[in-house]
Amino acid sequence: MSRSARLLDLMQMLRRFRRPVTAARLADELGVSLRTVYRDIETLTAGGAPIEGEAGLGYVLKRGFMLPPLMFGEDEVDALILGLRWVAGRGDPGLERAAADALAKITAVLPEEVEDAAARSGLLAGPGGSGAPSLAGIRQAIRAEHKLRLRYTDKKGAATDRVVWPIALGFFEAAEVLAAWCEARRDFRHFRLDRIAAAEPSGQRYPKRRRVLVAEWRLLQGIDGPG
Amino acid sequence: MSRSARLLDLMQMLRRFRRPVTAARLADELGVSLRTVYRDIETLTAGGAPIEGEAGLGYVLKRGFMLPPLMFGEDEVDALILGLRWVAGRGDPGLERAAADALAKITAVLPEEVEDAAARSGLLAGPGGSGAPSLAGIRQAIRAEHKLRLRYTDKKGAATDRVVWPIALGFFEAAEVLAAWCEARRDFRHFRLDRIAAAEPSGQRYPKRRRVLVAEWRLLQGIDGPG
DNA sequence: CCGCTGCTGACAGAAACTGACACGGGCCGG
DNA sequence: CCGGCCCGTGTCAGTTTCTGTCAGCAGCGG
Repeated sequence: MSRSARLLDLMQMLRRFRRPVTAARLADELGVSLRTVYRDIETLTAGGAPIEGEAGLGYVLKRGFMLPPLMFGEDEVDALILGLRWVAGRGDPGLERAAADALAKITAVLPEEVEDAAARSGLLAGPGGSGAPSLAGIRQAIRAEHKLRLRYTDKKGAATDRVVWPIALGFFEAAEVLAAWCEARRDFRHFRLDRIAAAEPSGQRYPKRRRVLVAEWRLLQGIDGPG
Repeated sequence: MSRSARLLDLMQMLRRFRRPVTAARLADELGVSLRTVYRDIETLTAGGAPIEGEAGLGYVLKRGFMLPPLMFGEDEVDALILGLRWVAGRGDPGLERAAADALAKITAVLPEEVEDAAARSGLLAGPGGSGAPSLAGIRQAIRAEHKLRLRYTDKKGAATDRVVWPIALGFFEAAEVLAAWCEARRDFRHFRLDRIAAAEPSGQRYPKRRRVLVAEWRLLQGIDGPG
């Protein structure tokens, strides 16, 4: 067994054991000496693996998984990047952060051309994407139950200004959509994110609870029913 | 420079050159002998790298990119898997295929526990997911402009049967939603995918063009406007 | 103190790697 | 036919890396 294969095996074993595992146990399973296990652990930690060792206890992998070298085609890399961008903008906060971190790790090892090709594939606007306003800002307004001032460009190119109460983000037909109560129209409306030229937080709370608005909107959409 | 680092450099160089590059050129840049380059190429191809070499021409990397060993936390792996699942169900056909392929590669090297955790994270129903009906089947019905018979369970658990004309798939508030014209209600309705117990293709075309229905639906939603 | 463990250095021997050299073969042009 | 441009492979002496053994140190708990 080559050393590199053994290092991967070692990682898998650490992953497998939920409790600390002694170097002796690892050495036994790998068929090498204790000294070699210490060296291997040293090599892995030098390469970034989060392994903790305590005398009298053994080794434990803090958490995580080391992906071995994998070959991906260009379109597969595209899919990876796009999927992560999507999660980075929409998961729960922990998952968003994780997606951003994973994306950073992958792009750090990509040549620039590969990353550029992914950026050009137009399926999704990523978080920093296509001139659309900050998704994070919109999500923050939804969370804070704050009004937003939108500068919106409709299908024909005409620009209007709106004050809206944003309640939900969604995605339909390859377009990202903000569901909101529109003060001008006194009704719910949906705004395509790619047509929002600007979204300024007003700092004002909207006068109804978001929860209530969402329930009304759902009733109207027939989402929970559908009635 | 360690050998493993040099192998990665070699991959990057092959990636960089759009045309065939000679072993002599590679040897020069890496500062090793020609013989060593041949050995390195042998090692890489043995490990699955799609490198082609022709006497009189040089080496060319068929396509693709080899990701070096990367360390991901559990949540990062979750984000990877979820993102790929999402793209696998929604991109253009080529990208869907690529996402499925990438997903297969990653899950092939994951211990089962890691994959299971990702499957349980309930943000998205993957293509083969959560007892939800086949997304592909629903998408096919949309493309073919065919009616679907739905068995639907509402919020309270009551089951109803519907014949609908599916027009679009979307995502709101962590729920995947099918937009469709409902024959029973003679109006547009939205059905959460996770509440669709069954979706049988009727084999019948719905009587209006999907394009027209989508335009009406958009008008109602105020998506293209808005109003 | 003892036992259980991680940890590190030193060293002889083993294993892997390297460069130089030689040779084989395909393709192309003079 | 020959030579040049390449990829490709084997051999061997020298170099580098790795391994196991041994010795010693340290933390922790009984």
